[in-house]
Amino acid sequence: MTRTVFEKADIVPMIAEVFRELGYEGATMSRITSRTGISKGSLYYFFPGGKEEMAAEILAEIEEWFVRNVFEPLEREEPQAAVQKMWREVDAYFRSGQRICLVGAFALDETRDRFAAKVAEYFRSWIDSLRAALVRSGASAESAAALAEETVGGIQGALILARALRDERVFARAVASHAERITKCMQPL
Amino acid sequence: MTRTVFEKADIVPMIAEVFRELGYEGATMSRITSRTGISKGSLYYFFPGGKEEMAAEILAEIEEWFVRNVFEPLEREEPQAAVQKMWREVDAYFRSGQRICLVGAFALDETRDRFAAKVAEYFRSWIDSLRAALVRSGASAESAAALAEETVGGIQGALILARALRDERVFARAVASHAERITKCMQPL
DNA sequence: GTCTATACTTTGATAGAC
DNA sequence: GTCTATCAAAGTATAGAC
Repeated sequence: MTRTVFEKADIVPMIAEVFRELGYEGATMSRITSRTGISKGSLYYFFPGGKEEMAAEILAEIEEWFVRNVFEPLEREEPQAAVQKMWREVDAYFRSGQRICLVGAFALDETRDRFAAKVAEYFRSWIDSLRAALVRSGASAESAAALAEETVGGIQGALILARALRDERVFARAVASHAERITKCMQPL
Repeated sequence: MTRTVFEKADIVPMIAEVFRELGYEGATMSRITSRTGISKGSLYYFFPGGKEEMAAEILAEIEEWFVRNVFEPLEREEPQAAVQKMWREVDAYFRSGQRICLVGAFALDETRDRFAAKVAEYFRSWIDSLRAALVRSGASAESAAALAEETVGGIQGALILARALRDERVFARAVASHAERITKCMQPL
């Protein structure tokens, strides 16, 4: 008989994927168990606080990932290169539109209220780091703020559309369009 | 003792609001009862099929509302006026960003699969009727298709951002920005 | 048509064997 | 650390009084 030993670093992403597929309320312990192969006993061993603790840790890990791979590069590295990196990372992270943004999904219903600070922080950080990169590249404060907000919102909307229409090309087109607008903004006449 | 008598035409919007607030999985019969004041007995009297039947009727009513107030005007009326009407109706419908789009929320998790046809139809109709209006106003087929898709996606993304940041001005800015881009597209040089 | 009471299922959470 | 067994609470759905 084989016996799988899990490590928390491995199971957080597995559970995160179930939350993405089913949402916070739809992700019951039974469904998490059946989709990950991790028994209820093990789940409560790692997360004594149950679903709420799981979701909190998932949100923390998502935030960390974006800080390291997107937000900090936008704030510290050369703007053009950092924006290019953002698009690469975003396309990979959201599987070219086949994977949703859990933070955005949480924002839509009252799940938001459970994790209000984390949800707001994620989007605030993304918009602000992108805005800062645009400003450093020479964009005006106003156009940078507007474009950053529209870009982050546009990504979220494209994820909804791509899933609703079952057509990931919608996501690709949105990324291409927003990338072009950013490029133009960074290369003023 | 007062006894409230409900009509289906009245209760569908009430239940729809609970689904918007809590999502499909989060909207349990008990919570629907407590938030609407309609007992479980009455709910099952009107919807023998339970939650699934409720959601199906809600989606049908949403679709009807958008067809009548947004999609058909875009297809039949003078393009500029119809687009202006669309922005008025959208702002009112989504309460200036304080109310989410239930169809978009359903699209994000596996609730989509229960109502796949309705979810896809809603966004396909919106994008296509807006695209048609842009074409009739003189826009090129390519730019009309791209702008229509970006506009509908942008609205969805703005609803997520506005809720996440608890700032409805995000929605107002997105509407203003997309409205301006459409106006420019409809008045080619 | 409304409601309460009830049956049955699923969920969240715990205890204890291994 | 894993798992199964178990329980109280909450879920869906039904029946029947009014």
